[in-house]
Amino acid sequence: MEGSSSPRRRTGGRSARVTQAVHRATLAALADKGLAGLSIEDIAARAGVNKTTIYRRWGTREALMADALGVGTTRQIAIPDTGSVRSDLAALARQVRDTILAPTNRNLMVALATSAGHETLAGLGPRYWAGRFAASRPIVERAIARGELPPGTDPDTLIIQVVGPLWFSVFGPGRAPDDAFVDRCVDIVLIGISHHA
Amino acid sequence: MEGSSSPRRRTGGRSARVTQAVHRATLAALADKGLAGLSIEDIAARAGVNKTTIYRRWGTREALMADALGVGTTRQIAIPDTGSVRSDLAALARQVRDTILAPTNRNLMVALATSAGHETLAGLGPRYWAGRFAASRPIVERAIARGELPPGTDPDTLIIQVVGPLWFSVFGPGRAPDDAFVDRCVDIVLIGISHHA
DNA sequence: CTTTAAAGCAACTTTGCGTTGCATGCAACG
DNA sequence: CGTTGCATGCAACGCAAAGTTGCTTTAAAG
Repeated sequence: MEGSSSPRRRTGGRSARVTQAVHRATLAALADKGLAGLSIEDIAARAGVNKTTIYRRWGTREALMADALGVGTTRQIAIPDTGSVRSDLAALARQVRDTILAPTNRNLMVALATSAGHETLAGLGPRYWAGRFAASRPIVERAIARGELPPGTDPDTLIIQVVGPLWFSVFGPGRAPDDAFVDRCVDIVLIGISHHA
Repeated sequence: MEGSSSPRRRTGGRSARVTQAVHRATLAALADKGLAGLSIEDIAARAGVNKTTIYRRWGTREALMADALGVGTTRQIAIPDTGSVRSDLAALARQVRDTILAPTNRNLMVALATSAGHETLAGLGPRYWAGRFAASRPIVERAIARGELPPGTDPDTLIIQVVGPLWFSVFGPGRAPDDAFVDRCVDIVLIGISHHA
C-alpha cells in the first residue's frame, strides 16, 4: 500500500510543520472554548495556516478533532514505582490531580467525555482510558506480588476508587483537592480493601 | 422595586406558559445536542414559540442557558433515611448512578462542568452542588448521631469518596457501574473510615 | 369593554461556514 | 542544479443560519 509506484509524496518539512501546528492549535482552541463552538477558522488563525489547508487535509471538523485528540491523549505518563502501594498510589493520585486541575487538560477531559456520543469520536475515550489503566495496572500487580493486597484484587476497580473522588471533586463541585485529601483517598481505599470480606 | 406604581405587569397565563415551554425545550435541546450547537431557532421550534420571543425575553443564548439550567438543576431529590448509613448511602449511590447514566442528565452534567469557564454561567455549578451536598449531609449527620461514624467525620468528604468512583467510571471510561460495584464503593469507604486513625 | 404588555409574523441584514479557481512555494526526483 | 507536481496560500463566492426590526395580533389586567 505504501511502497508501490508512488507518485511523489510530500511528506517533508512544511507539511509536517503544518500538521503539528494545526494539532497544537486544535488542542489549544479545544482547551479555550471546549468542544463546542470551536471553528475551523479560529484554529487556522491560531496555527498561522490558511483555512483551506485544514478543509482540504481533514475535511470535516470531526475528523480533525479525532486526529488532534488522538495525538493529544497519547502522551504516556511515568508510573511511579516506589516500593509500596501506598506511596505508589499517592504519587499517581497527585499526578492525576495535577493533570486534571490544569485548565487545558480539564477541557480535554470534558471533550473526551462529550465525545462518547459522537459517531466519529466515540472510540477515542475508550482507547485513551484503556491505555491509562493498562499503564497504571502494574502498581496493583506489584502490590499483590508483594503481598500488600489480596490476590484477587481487581486493578481497575482499585484505581477507579482511588482516582474517582479526585475527578469528581474537580469536575463536579469544582474544588481543588489538596494533598491531605489526595492521601486520604488512597488510605481509605487501601484500609477498606484490606478489611473487606 | 417591585411594588411601585407598576405599569400593568403581564405575569399571567400565556407568559408563564411560554417561559416554561422554553425552559423545557432548552433542556431538551441541551440533552440532545449538548451545550454545543444548540440554536435559538431549534429551541423555539421545540417550544412551539416564535424565535423573536426568545430573543426579546432572554437576549443572549447564555442568559437563556443560565436561566434554564438554573431551573433544571433545582429539582430536589429524595434523600433516603433507612436507619443505617450503609443502606442510606447505598440507596443514594444508586440514585446518583441512575441519574448520571440517563443521557439527558449526563449531558446536563457535562454542561454544568463546562459552564465553570463561562462568565455568565460560572455560578451555576457551585450553586447546584451546594444544594446537593446540603441535601445529602443529613445522612452522615444521622449516622454520627447514631454512633455509626466517628464524630469528626466530614459529610462532604465522605460523600465525595462514595460518589466519586461512580462519576468517574461513567464520565471517564464510560462504564456503567453495576449494583455490586456501587455497593462496594459504599462498603470500602465505610470500612476504611471506621479503621482510619 | 378598554388598555397595553407580550407573543406572533414576515422580511431584512449580518455573520460565518464551507467551497472553488487560481497563483505561489517547496519537497522530491533526475 | 533544474524540473516536476503536490501542498499551501489567497481571494472571492454561495449559502444557511443567526440575529434584528416594524408591524400585527392575542390575551392578561383593570
